[in-house]
Amino acid sequence: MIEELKFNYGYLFEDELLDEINTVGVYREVPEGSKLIEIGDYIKSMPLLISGAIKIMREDDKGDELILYFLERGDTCAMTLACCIGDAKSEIRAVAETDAKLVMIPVKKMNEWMGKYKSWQNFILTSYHDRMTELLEAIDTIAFLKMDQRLFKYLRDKAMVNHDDVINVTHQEISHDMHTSRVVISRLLKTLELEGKIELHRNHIKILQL
Amino acid sequence: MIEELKFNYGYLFEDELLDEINTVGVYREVPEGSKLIEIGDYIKSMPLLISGAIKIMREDDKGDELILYFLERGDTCAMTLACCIGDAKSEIRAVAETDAKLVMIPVKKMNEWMGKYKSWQNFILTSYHDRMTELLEAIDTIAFLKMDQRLFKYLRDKAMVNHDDVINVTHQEISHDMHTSRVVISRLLKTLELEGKIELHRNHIKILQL
DNA sequence: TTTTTTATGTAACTTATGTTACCATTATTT
DNA sequence: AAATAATGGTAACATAAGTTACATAAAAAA
Repeated sequence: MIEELKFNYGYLFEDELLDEINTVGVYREVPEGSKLIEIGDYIKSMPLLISGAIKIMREDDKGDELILYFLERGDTCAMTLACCIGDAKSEIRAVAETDAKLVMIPVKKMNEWMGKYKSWQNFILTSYHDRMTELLEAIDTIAFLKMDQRLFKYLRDKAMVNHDDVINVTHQEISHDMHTSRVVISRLLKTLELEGKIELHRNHIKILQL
Repeated sequence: MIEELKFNYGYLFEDELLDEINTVGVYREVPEGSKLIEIGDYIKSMPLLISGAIKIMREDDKGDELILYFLERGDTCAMTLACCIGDAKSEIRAVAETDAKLVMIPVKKMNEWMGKYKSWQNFILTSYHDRMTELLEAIDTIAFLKMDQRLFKYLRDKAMVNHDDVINVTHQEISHDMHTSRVVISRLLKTLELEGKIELHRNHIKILQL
């Protein structure tokens, strides 16, 4: 594990901290689609993402869902941090967007390192900042963009984290992520296709303008 | 200042830290409506709210605005934290919702205390968590609620932070905060009045169901 | 192969929200 | 007092998005 850790976090953490992570961290590989965190879960460890991407979703009491953002290599889940510290329940759901590798850090160590390693403290605070920025971007998207623009942004973001201009997804799945209906998505996708921005196929979409 | 500090933060911080805050913090009183932080500002100090309320707004490149949440006594602005640490520009605007008293902490001390006082470290992390939760609530509001429900929530929240069931605001101001048009707000307000939830008057609205 | 399920396309309609226009009332300025 | 600006009410219409219904095609299952 130490090699992959160094590759992804070496520029952030000193060797001593990397060693500690290597010792206490639990390495995990998860397949695409697996649920990492569910709303209401108590979080006992914090994930560091080594490879792959994670989709972060919000859900209200009525079961309405909405994608917030994607996490990528080198990211961590700030909500998890918050939950660890506050001993609170998760407010979000985390699903593996692709096959992913991660290292789970126990809460206990997380707190210990806050005092011990300046670089860790910095990492945690920076993570908070990054996730906060992403939440604000999510707000911009739903508050200021029309559905067709949101849709195109969704497709591009998805292509980005998958490192592929062809995304494997059905209209139904998109509508679920974007909290709207399948018919609306089909309609808008068709318009985007006519505008020459995408190519529609069964079960996959090719993004032409990245 | 030390008395007000103790009253609001005494349960959080040890005496030694309170003394430090009292020494290096700059006490400020700001009138209702004054702008504390503008989008794009570099932040050099962090505000601790002693009394009053602060309205946090988001704005996109086209000048579209949207209220995110209110801060109250005992709160601090997590975006500020993030900006201080990352040396980044503010992503939000902060406007005094009421007359307010605050203590400004220089960035330098903020960082120093992170290592020195466990209670401060905890406060910062908890603040992040709280603000994150509020951002998520803001997302729920705009993503999952219809305009009439959003409006009523806005009115109630506003009544809450002002500690008054009569709020002094014009339809135009509401539409601005909620990123919609005045006509839409007038229409929905009239409906809420017919439903017996509010009472409309020129320049103020009385909330009947708090 | 035949049947069933899943994915997509599209029309027709409803509803929520946004826009324009105009009027009446109240407050402010001249 | 007269003129002007700010505020709020409301009609009429435009548009975006949500809903229902149904058809077709591809994939999966029987």
